[in-house]
Amino acid sequence: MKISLDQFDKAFENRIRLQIMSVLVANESYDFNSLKELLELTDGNLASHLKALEKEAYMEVQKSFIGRKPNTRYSVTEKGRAAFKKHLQALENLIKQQKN
Amino acid sequence: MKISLDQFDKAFENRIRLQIMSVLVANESYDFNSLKELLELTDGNLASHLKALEKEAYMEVQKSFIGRKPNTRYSVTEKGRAAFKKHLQALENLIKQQKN
DNA sequence: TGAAAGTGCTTTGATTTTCAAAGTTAATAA
DNA sequence: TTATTAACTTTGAAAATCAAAGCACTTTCA
Repeated sequence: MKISLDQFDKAFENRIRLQIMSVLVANESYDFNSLKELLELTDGNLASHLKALEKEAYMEVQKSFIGRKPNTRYSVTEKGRAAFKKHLQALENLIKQQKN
Repeated sequence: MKISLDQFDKAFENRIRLQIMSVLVANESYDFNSLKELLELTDGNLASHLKALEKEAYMEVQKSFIGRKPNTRYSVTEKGRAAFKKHLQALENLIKQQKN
């Protein structure tokens, strides 16, 4: 019995990136500060994980102003959604593994 | 909406340890060389991940001989089984997350 | 006008994790 | 006795993670 892990995505191995993605697939978009509070991260740390996901083109950024305040929102791309789904499928397969 | 991650287990964040655990919960026991082949790892790498799980008392080792050959088998402990279950539950919660 | 505070970063540096490769021990086989 | 197999341990390098500090820009407050 062979475990297929070609579906497993290194970008989602990290707990924080997994959380970010799960927030983003469940919400149209999410802004920097809300994510920061939700995940209880320093902004540097959050920014670097966001950057990692952006580098894979799994999410994209929209910058705007709310009133006079800058507001950066993140949303998952189609590519990200597909990759995440695939990853979850890989986890599921792993778990539902049969006896050898 | 708060994401509870107190259930999330750092020992299972790594892909390889996740694989090992899923093999061990699905099988009574599994031996070193079979695991090595299954997961396509160097023996040093496998041994170190096994050690990490053993350190948490998530699995235990039985050494014996098959014919004249030494054979090391690993099996999940009750603690390990419970921890793994809890971890999978955490993943599930994360994924089934509702909109904020 | 000047100081403080907020937003969203980037940079830095330290710690931790991961991994392959090489070395090790102990047994058996040829 | 030399080789081989099993199962590690050690070593060292690379990658990942993270907090803290620094930064650019803007707004708000005194």
